Amino acid sequence: MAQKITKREQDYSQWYLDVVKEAQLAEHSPVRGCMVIKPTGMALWENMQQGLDTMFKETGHQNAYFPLFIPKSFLSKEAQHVEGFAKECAVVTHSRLKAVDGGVEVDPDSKLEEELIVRPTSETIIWDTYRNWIQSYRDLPILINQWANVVRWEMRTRLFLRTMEFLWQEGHTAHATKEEAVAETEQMLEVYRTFAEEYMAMPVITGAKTESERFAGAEETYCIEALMQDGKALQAGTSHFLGQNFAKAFDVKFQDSDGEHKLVWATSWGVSTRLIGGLIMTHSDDQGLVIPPKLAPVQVVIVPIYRDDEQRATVLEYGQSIFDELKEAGVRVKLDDRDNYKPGFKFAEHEARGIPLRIAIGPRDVEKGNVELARRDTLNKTFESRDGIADLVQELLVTIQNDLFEKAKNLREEMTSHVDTYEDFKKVLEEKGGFIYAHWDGTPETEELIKQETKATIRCIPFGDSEEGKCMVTGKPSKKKVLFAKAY
RNA sequence: CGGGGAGUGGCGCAGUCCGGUAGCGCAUUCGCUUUGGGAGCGAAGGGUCGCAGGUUCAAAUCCUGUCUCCCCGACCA
Repeated sequence: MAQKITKREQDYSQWYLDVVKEAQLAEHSPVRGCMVIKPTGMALWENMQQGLDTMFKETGHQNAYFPLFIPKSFLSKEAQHVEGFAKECAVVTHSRLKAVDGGVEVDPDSKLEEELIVRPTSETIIWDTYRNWIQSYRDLPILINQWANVVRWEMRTRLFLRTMEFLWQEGHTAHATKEEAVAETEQMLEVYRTFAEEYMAMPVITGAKTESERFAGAEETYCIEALMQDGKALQAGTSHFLGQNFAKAFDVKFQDSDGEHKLVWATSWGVSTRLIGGLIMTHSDDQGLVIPPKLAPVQVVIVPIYRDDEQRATVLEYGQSIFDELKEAGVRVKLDDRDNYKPGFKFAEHEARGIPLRIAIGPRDVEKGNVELARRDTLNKTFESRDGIADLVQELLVTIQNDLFEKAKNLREEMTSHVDTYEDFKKVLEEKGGFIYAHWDGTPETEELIKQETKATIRCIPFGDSEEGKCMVTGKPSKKKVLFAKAY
């Protein structure tokens, strides 16, 4: 069998690129660092959007849309924010081209009075807008989400994991009190955790970022961190408590019920198409993509097998009846009746594309009233009765969803270590990788030192249990272990 | 920005050292045979060799310049 996908142990990066390609999720575009998301990849993203959007709405948020362009001056209003994003902004300086012997060039006469920045994130334009929307405590809270594209001029890119333009959602909320804003930040992190675990079947650790890893302009950044199969961590989503920084920068105040004028409290939170990269690296194998049923654009594919036109007609009729029954049951099902590919080719193709369940039917099955059922996650094949197939499929889809989560969780546990000394830390990092819990003295200096020497970063200060100890590097007191890993 | 690699039919590549009719595999189209794990045979279509100059009777090939992409590092969701 021709193997089109590089084995993971041979070259993990190449494996990742091969999976993306063979699953037909995306491809490189003519534009450096930008990708073309193909229909299959977009369908996957749309399912993710739908899941998240529903959860946003259930927690009281509404969608809105703000401009792609941000006046340059807006970026200068929040000092830390500028510092964080200034080095990676696309800038629009002119408004037109002119034809010059066969080609075009930028028309120097069209230079803009004020340059426009292509949004790297929308806090500035949104807070500039909120100033006009907020006068009274009765105008609060504002709970808005935006689905958009943003641009960050990255040095190096990888499909889905880091592209110059990417799709995401960004929530931007405004609150009257600090407590309410903090609660919102926590709530949205929990939404992300739930989505990652229940939809993507991707277990995550929740926690707070250290000061140096914090979002530019945030008082506190919470995150979900996932562990990929190669032992590297992926920051999968962030929720920021922005304090009153943006309210100050954009002069957003409200008159409270006590008559006082006060600054508004803010949060922002986002996840991006990077989640697709995380999904791929959490579940997929050497045969290609594996997608959890809840997010799979196609959950079941029916592959008919036949020798001649007569058999084809019989088998297709049988397949169509199964298709109808599954569709009726609400399963996303596809009947692959293409006549120009052999079954073996189709099997391999559907596996590469990660379709959770495959039903193969041939003349023998029609005769016996059977189907051959193959699970993508385990690659196990069984023969089942055609009767009651819809119930069985629905049960199996749930089972697969759960099994994928358990499998990913077990792998993460295996790849998670606790160390007490810096020597052990380096050793584990070298030999095993993965998540490493260790004590840290809480200083940026020590964090930086560890990063320089080992390339591992503090992924987060996990929520939950605390266990006092001593910093593995300096021996100074530490309140709890923090989570280290090499990251994407 | 440092290091490495590559630009030749839609995709993957050979040809370049040593200049002489642009080739192979996959894909595509048509026909026949096939179809329970990536089918076989036959035929056909498709390329100003990244771009711009130069050398030459003759350039994918030699020279000069230039652009782009990919991979590895520093930076980042």
